[in-house]
Amino acid sequence: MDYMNTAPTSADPGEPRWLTAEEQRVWRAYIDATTLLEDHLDRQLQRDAGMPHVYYGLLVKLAEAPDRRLRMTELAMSAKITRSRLSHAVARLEKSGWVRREDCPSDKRGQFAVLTDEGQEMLARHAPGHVNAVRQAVFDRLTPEQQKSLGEIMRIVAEGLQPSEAGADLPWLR
Amino acid sequence: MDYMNTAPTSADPGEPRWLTAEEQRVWRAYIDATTLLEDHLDRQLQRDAGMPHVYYGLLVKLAEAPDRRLRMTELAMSAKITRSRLSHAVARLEKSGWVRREDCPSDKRGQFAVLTDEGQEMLARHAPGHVNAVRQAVFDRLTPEQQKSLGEIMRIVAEGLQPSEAGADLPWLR
DNA sequence: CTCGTGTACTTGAATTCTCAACTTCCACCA
DNA sequence: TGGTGGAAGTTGAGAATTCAAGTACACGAG
Repeated sequence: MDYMNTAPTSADPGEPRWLTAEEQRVWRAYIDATTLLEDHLDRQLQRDAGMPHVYYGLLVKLAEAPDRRLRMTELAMSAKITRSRLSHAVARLEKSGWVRREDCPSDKRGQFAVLTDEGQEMLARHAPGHVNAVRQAVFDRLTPEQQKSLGEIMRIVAEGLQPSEAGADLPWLR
Repeated sequence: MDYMNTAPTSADPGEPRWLTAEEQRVWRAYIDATTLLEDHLDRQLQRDAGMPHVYYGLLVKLAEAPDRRLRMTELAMSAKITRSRLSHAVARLEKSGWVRREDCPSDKRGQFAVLTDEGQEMLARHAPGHVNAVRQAVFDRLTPEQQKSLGEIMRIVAEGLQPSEAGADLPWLR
């Protein structure tokens, strides 16, 4: 009655196309795996590095950016989170000393988030543990073909939900 | 410096096995897709049904359970969340009228979460929109082979993170 | 120059989630 | 029969997230 329907497929546009039994199985596996994995990584990083997985991801993005800095909006887009969420997150990371804010000289509204040396060091310290967790949970369990397939599938899904990644620098429309 | 290393593979157990460039691409696609999808579904359900995706999932599990009821711990395990989180969630769903609690006659510590008629109706009302969102974001974009592959991969990952799903009714060890 | 529209980012309040107790009860053993 | 250890569930405080609104600045049209 919820995901599945006993009735045969219908061409009626008002009648929703329910998930088949097999599609349901796939979808539930997806929900289970993503829930468990997110939880697992959050726990690992909270315990070892004292921050949730998302925050760690922000530091990684900064570490890879030229000059270890990114405009707030760029960082938000890159991490696929809202600017509001990022503002709160950076405030917290700033308090912990991993990130510092800097004014943008060319646009007085703008702010850079900059990875501090302490942030850099802490990444270096905890990256091995994190990579290990990811490997254990995902890559060590999948064949090379499955890894490739996972990449393709996830790219398709992400692309479908991105407003216009291909188009241009178009905004964060919500 | 974070996920990848320029150095060749090492047999040193103290040296972490970094992700290759290709593995990184897969991992980032995974993070992007799951973040965007979770956000998308949360928004859709919050707008239409007034609750986050996890809460909706709880109602679905109850709807499928015999007698539309489940013990708290069973529901928590089934949804892959902690009992604490579930307690808060059910308290909220109870306030909204979709769920009601009932004492377990055979175990005075136990509680059933029961889907109310209002909860049932609201599921029926919003299931089409939700299925549609899932379809649009995932199934309509993937070939049958990709769907099958996704299911297998996600089952493997979930299985790896489950303490002992195969073993028995063993507990929720954290 | 200034008005209006839009961009960049922040803020506060309400909601949700985590973590560590805590309460109550069951089951078993001596 | 009375402990005792564990299981079921809740609670409260703090952290994170969402949503709607707010401030400050940019930029083009007139």
